[in-house]
This record gives sequence, structure tokens and C-alpha cells, in this order.
Amino acid sequence: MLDLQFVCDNRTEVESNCANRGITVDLNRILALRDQRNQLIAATDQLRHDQKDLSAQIPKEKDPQHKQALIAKGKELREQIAANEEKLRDAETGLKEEMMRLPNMTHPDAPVATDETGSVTLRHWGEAPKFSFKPLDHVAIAEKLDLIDFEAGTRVAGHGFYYLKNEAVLLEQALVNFALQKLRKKGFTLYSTPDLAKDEVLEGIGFAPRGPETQIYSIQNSDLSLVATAEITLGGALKDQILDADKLPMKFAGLSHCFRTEAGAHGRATRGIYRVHQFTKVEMFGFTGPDVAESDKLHQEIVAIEEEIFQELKIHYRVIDTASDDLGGPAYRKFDLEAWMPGRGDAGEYGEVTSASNCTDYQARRLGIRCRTPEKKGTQFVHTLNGTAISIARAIIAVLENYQQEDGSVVVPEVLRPWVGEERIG
RNA sequence: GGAGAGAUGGCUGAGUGGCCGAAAGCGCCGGAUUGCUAAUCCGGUGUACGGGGUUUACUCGUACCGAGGGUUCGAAUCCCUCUCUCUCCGCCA
Repeated sequence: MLDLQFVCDNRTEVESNCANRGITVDLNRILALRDQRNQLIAATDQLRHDQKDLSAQIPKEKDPQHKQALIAKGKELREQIAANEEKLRDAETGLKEEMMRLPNMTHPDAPVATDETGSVTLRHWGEAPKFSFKPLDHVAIAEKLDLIDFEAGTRVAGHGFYYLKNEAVLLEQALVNFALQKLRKKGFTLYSTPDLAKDEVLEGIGFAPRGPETQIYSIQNSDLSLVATAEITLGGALKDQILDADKLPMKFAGLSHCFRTEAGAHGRATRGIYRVHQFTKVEMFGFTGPDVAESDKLHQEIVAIEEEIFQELKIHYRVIDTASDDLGGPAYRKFDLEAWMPGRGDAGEYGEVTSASNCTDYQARRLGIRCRTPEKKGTQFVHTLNGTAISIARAIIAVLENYQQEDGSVVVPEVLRPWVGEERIG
């Protein structure tokens, strides 16, 4: 969520930002609701002030008749206050709903979609492997090597679920361990997080848990939902906290399952385990001081770690600077890694394997995560960032397809061998 | 799951219906003083929202004593629900 004062002071910028992001908003409604809210606050505060005065008089009043009159007046005030409070609640609910629809502002260097460039490829690393044979896609490889059981997944949980099997299970653990070890060395605090979270936490991060187009599985008769990413639980971990500025930046890494409904996504591009309802992921999450220079720096650091992971896996990738109309609501800027997947499409395609966003203070404001700086009065909202360390399903696709051999076997990337325990699958 | 105790400001901790945004101590900040690595004294020291203001300084109002509801003219204080912590019992990977 943006700061209301900022929105009112910078109407033009907010409006053009929304246009760049392909979102229509009615700022007049926000301004009207704000005025209405402020009037109600002023009126109600005045009533409460009167009430205080009055109830201070009552114990001093000796005349019983006057006293009764004062008490009657007090009752009246109480009712007026209650009525005002209800109106105020309505106004604030409406205002919050409108404010929630506003996306974050956008980094000045992020590509603007309307100038027809769209997202920009910043750089490539490595090269696509050359095969002396027609490379298979991960579904075919997994079938040959008995690594994934889609049919059991469908029988047990429905379409979009799967069982990892045999070496794929070891591969999953290896990727998790590889990422966790690396992040620990980089100064991240490791967490294994809950797979469920309260709706208010999901909303604070920027998800809409219960709408008609939700990507979220929610638990009936409760305020809990299955998390779509550990971003939710890592950011939520410090909800309503005031952090010491000298402890920032704080870097968390979280292991969780991720659950997504993926409503209406089918077809070849999402074959196999590319788009599934459940997967395992190691996520990075950062909290920095309220300064874009600081959060930008950590953003670069997070992307560098993502690149390092794929470089050590020796998998060709490119880095994308996401265009304004493709940014999620909370993101100020977003970089994606797209790894080369030789079995994807007709002759191989890039597929998204990581995503790193700087959300500035957008999430922190909703979650109430602030910090205190010694030289400044009061508190400021921190900046939050998130990035994928390793998303297992997608990473497994990249490994299987890039490391497949002519004889049908798959070589295990060197950095994963300590945990897989084998040099070759099949 | 059952029984009991508790939750107050950065920390410790008083406060059982009005004069309590809240004693006292500690910590922290500013100042004074003493030359001896410190002591003493004085003053200050929460957050949020709203109003005023040369939109900085400041100032006024309101709210906040785990969370939410209720009783009352008036609630940190009484009642209800919930959460969390501690102790004991039961159960359990």
C-alpha cells in the first residue's frame, strides 16, 4: 500500500504510474473518502473531548437533579460517538479498499511497457548446450528414468499434482541443501516456515486470498490459507514489529511448500511440472532501512545470489528487467532469471526460474514493519525485498533437460553430487 | 485436552471505577559540576491518527496499559471471548 499523504500530494505521478502499469484508478474517490474520514475523526474527537469534560464534572456535582441531567447528557454523547464510529469504520474500509488497488510506484530505470520495449534482457550467462540428438523435454526424461509419477498425483489430489520419485527426491533435497548452505554462508538467517498463514498476512504481502480470481487455496471456516511462497511467512514473521535500524539489513531465507490454484493455465507451455499446484521453494527475504539506495543495493545482491546458484549449476540463463505493466502490485522493480530449457517448445525456450522484487515500503506499510533511526524522530517503514533462491520444480526441469545424455541418462550437476550421492541418473 | 497463575511504557515494576498516558527505579538523551576512566545534581525521554502552524522547530486534540467485544456519564481497573507466557496433570509423532 502507498502512503495516503503521498498519493494526495502526488496525484499526477500516481496516476501516470497506474497508467504505465495498466491499472485504472479513481483518485477522486480516494480524496473524497479521505476528506470524509478526516471530518469524522475531527468530529468524533471533539465529542470524546466533551465527554471527558462532562464525566469530570459529574463526581463534583452535588445537586442530584443536575447530576441526573449531566448523566443523561453523557448517555447522549455516548450514542453520538458510537454512531460516528460506525460511519468512520465504513469510510476507512472504503478508503482501504481503494488504496489496496493502487500498485507501488515504479523504479525510474524500470522499462515502461507503453514505450513498446516491454521487458528488457539485461544479460546472458553461459550458452545453451549443444546436443547431437533431439533433446527430450523433462516429462519424457522423467518417464524414462521413473522420476515423476503424474498419474498417482492426479489419482490422489487431482490434475496439477505429482509425486517426485527415486533420484528426483534426492535431487529435490540436494537443490534445497545447496541453496540453504549457500545462503547461510551469505549471512541469511535460515527458516523452515509454516505452510499456512492468516489471510491478513497474505494481504499484507499483497495477495488476495479469497477473491473470485484468487491464486490462493484457503481453509474453510478459518482465516488461514495455504501459502503461495515463503515470502508470505518470512515477511509476516516481523509483522507489527519495530526494528533497530543498526540491525538492518536483515536477510532471511525460508524453506516452504508453495500452493497455487493456477486457475485456467493449461497447454504445452505448462506441461509437466512447469506449472503445478504444489512445489517446494527456498526463498530469500530482506528488510532494509527506508532508503531506495539501500534496498536497491540488496536487490542487486539478491539477483547476484540467484545468478551464482545457476552459474554453479552450470545452466545457461538470461536476466530480465520486468516492464512496468508486468510488475505485481507490490513490486517497485523486478528482475527475473530465465533458464534455458532445451526440451521446452520446439527447439528449447527460456523458462522463468527465479524472480526478485524490491517492494520498497509497500508491504511494510500494510504489515506495520518499521524501524527506528537514532537521528530521526518517530519510526519509518522499512523496505522489503524477496527473491527465489531455488524453486524446485522449475530447477528440476532445467537440470533434467540441460544435463540429459544421448543414452537417456542424466548427469548430476557437480555441486549437487554430495547430496544426490550419484554422478548420473539412469 | 484438564487445572491454576499471569500479560502495564526500551526494561523492571506500582496501580481494583473518575484527579492515570500512567508512580518509582533502571536505561537512554541534553545540561551543570567535579580533573582522575566514574560519581553527583537538574531537565528531558512512547506510538498512531487528526487539527493549527513560516508544513522545519513547535503546538492543540483524540486513541492506545496482550487482542477484540460488553457494562458505565466515566474503564489499566468490572464482565465475556480470544491469543500468548509460566506451573502441574493427561495424551502424542
